[in-house]
Amino acid sequence: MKFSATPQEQLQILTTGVVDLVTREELLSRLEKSYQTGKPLVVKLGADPSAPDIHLGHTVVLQKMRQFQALGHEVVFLIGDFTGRVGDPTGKKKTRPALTEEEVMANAETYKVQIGKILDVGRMRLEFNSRWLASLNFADVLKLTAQYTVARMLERDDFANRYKGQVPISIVEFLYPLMQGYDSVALKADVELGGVDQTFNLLVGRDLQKSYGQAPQIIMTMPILEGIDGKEKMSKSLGNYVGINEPPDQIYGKLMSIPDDLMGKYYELLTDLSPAQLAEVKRRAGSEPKAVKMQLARRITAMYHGEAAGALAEAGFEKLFGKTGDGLPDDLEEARLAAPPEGLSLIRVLTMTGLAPSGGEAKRLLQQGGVRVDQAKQTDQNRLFHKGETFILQAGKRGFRRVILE
RNA sequence: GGAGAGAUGCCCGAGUGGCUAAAGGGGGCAGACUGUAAAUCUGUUGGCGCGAGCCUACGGUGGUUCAAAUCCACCUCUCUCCA
Repeated sequence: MKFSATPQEQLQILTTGVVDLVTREELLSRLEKSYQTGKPLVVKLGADPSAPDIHLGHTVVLQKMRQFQALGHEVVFLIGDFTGRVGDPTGKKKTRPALTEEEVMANAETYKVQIGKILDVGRMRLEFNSRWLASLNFADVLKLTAQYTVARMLERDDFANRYKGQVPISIVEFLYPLMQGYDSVALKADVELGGVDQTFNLLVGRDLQKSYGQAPQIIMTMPILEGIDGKEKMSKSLGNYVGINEPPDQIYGKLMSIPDDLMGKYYELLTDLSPAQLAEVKRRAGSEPKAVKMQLARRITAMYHGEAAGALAEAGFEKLFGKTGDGLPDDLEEARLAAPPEGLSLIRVLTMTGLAPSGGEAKRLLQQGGVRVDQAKQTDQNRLFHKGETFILQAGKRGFRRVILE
């Protein structure tokens, strides 16, 4: 393998946007060695087997992987099927049901498809940690656990806080970092990437590699992306995420709803703007925030759906929310409902179309003036609709259906 | 193993026999104002029912009582201190 970029050049590209790098010197010397020998670095990225919906938060670190790959290094995408099989006991989250092998494989497939939008899947190595973890016996586990102390485990913020806050920590949770670290040993990873929240686990990998007589991996952590609410980390369970598989309109719309202060960060972490362009964008954000945000939304939409889709999404957005538009989306989801002879009440229609999860919720929406039929605000919850009627139903700002009664 | 504290709605948390679908806060949702931004204000926030009302709910099971989140018994889980 020949590298087109010199170690110095590579270092510069690879370290931009990185929060923590342990250590810079080690990375450089390894890049040099790899440059001389023509042997690519093994770059590890771990993933959870149960969440195959990749969102923009994941892409931050995936973009970094892409850089490694583009520079000619070997990218290993590790699916933690074994760790997932144990079930995550963390904090308040319900213990996940263990996944079956079929589910794991199916999830891996969907991962591949999605990652393909960012990485060259053909040149990527896909691994599952059950390959080595499943065959460890108790003696092996003892050896592993002997490498770490409770005090050191408690250094991890998450553990420290919970311990202080008297929130339970199970022993399995102590095993997690060890398992993850052992993955690095098994893979002989040169570099491991992760979000800053992974710092502790990545460092454990370093320690374990030393214990097992390997050169410790270099760790690089990327910033955590806040979700579109601007408060918490982007995650599916908090519902503040933008999935890269979502339709263009959705991606565009969700991005338009982020708080203004977040625009800069999104530009920085989610697009490939040059430092100069970034500075320009940040300068303009103060005076013309809306235009800058639209550009962001369009750009990211285009990254995952193409330029044309980005432009379309923008046009659709203008039509829906702009001053000149009619306030309706282009492609309304259709709902065909069977109407009984006596007709369907507005409440029923709302629940049947899925615009309201329950009758009570539908009633509330109605009472608060959040329901429109063909653009007209509705107040009569008992209004009846009959077979043959067709209308556009709106609930709240974002819920639309073209309702056809049959 | 011993002693003590605790488990309440999406989250935190008040509530020690009826007035409790359960205070307050957070979060969510909706409305006004906007740029599907922020800030602010207002409303709302278990399910079913047009409604009277019915059902489900305070860790679990059983009991006392006309009546239980509240009292009793047992169980499960968590935390603290001691060993």
